[in-house]
Amino acid sequence: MPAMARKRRAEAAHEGSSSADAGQDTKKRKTDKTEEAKFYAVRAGHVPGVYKTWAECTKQTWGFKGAHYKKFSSLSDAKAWAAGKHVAASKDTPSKYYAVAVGEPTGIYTDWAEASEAIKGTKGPKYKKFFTKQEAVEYIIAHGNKAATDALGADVNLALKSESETNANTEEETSAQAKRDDTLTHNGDVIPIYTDGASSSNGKVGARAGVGVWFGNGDERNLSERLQGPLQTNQRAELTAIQRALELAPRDASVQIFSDSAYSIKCVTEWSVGWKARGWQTSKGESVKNRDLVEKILDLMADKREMGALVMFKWVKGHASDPGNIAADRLATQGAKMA
Amino acid sequence: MPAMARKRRAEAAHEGSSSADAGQDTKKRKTDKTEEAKFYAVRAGHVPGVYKTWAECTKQTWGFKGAHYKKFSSLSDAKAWAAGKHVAASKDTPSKYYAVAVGEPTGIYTDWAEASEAIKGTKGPKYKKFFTKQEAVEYIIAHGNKAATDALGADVNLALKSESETNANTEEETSAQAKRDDTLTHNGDVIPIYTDGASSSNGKVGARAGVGVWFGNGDERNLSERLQGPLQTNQRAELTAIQRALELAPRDASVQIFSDSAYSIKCVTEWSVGWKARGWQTSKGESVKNRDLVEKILDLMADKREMGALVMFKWVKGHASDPGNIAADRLATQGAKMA
RNA sequence: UGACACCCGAUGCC
DNA sequence: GGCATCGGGTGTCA
Repeated sequence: MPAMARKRRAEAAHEGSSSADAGQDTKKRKTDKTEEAKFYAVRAGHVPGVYKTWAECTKQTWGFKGAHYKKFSSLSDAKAWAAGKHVAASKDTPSKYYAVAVGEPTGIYTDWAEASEAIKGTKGPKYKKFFTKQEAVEYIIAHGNKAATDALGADVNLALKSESETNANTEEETSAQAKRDDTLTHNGDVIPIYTDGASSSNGKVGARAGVGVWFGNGDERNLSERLQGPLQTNQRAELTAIQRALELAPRDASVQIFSDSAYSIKCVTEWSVGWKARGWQTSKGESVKNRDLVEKILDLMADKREMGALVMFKWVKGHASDPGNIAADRLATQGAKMA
Repeated sequence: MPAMARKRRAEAAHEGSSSADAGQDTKKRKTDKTEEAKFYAVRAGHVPGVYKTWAECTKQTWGFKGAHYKKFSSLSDAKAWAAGKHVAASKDTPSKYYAVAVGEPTGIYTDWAEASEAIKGTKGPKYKKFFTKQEAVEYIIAHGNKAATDALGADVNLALKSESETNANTEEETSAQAKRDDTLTHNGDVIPIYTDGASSSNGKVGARAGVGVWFGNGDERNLSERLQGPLQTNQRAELTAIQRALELAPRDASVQIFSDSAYSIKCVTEWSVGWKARGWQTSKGESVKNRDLVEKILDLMADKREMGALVMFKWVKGHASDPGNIAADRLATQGAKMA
């Protein structure tokens, strides 16, 4: 998740500056080893607590909406932070949210001291206090740039989720909704579907891939599932998402599938013709990967064609501020953490 | 990891010699994903456990005094062994060795099914069963041609050793021997050297080629240089790397050169005999390219032979998880960037 | 026809 | 930095 990574980096930079010197000094004095001690305090995650490795911390925070964690060089500090915030975060909802849409770093703060730190030195900062996190998120989406939106990570969920149940009467909300509708509006009866795949630790041993299909807000066909099978790769996840999209839509309905995977789209729209001609050999003579999924999709496309329905693909840039892509991404990410 | 190396060599020989089979093999691997599973159990190392790649295994055992590790094709076996249990080593420590000195491909097999496959269709095959690998090696050296001996790769070391240290049949010793064979912690007789060539924009106008030679970590003879001359091609870079390796090693030392360039190895081990006979004409009557480099290498090899030293070549798959190949690759890439 | 390299490019997933 | 994947291409030989 680039967005998460960005946010993580921002937090680390932000919080790391305050007490780094003192901590290092202390540690250097008492320890002979040169390596810096690390403690990852997870205050909001699957299992809040203190972890010693980044891997464990990641496991506790990956895909967790609103995950909150921080690195310390002192165990006691980490414990205190995790414990202290834990109480506040888990039961008491903060009463104030400071949205910093333009600043360094952008994000949502619950403490004015931190928020003011983030806008200090920024020319033309944009920030505002809200009483709900959702409003703060929406403010950042409306007034911040793409990076600021991306930095929200899973929090964008709040804005998407509430779309249907919110009376969008402010200017910002209205225009945002209009933009979304514009993106999704299509000539007549073509169903727009967003697909995405995710694969944590892609290419490594414990990779877990997830599939996301998004038809629209609150649509019952929206899908979030774990990729089946032993090959947990990003490509298989992306292809499978497209497969599911075709399966979920009515057989006789034309669809337009939005995917950020150029690989997947080209597999089923251009490359497959050459592959068939060469007996599923790649241009370099190697056997085509993920042939099973490609063939399934081709079958589904042929079926639709017979029904008189069209299947269109549109590539969308990943991690742009495309709401549909973000929604599908979120579904895929959540699917990856399923059993 | 003796089994791994042996297996890889067998596959390489297989693919290199019989094109039809090689293609099928590839296809099969691709389709039903029956590729041999590998698990590296580390019983004594920095972090004991089971690892999936040789690179990870190396990381856990490198520099660890008394490191103890072993390769398995079954995860459960690997886990059991890592946990200290004695695993019935059926396929990991073979009790029989089938030497195929004349066949297609030649080599040492531990399974009669494979061995019989290698001699099927070959007129006048030469093969024999042994109870030690060393005997099998000696048989091939005695009854096979040069190519067959070369195909033995590092296993020729077994024959170079004195008869006294035979029967290295326990798991521990097999492991240790594997390390000697494959990670080139040589037994003093043969210096293992990795070579590689790089050529950015190969075949285009502004191509820049580099040469890499790797003797070992921190070895002062490691070389990274820009390819000299106006012809900046990958092939010249690969050949030059071999040339440099021979120049850098002591004149009277036997060496084993690991290269991923089948072209280079065949140039100096098989094709050159025909070229000499035809007056350096290719089989199609064209003049042989890179003759200057090939002749230089042949001269260096002849010189070593006169000194009583052996020069052996072993092909290694490029971009695989071979640490030596990766190291040489980096040196070559670096060299290509030089002035 | 085959084989092994050496690249150039593209999009994701980390 | 790496993997997942594909498309173009040259360097060279049998």
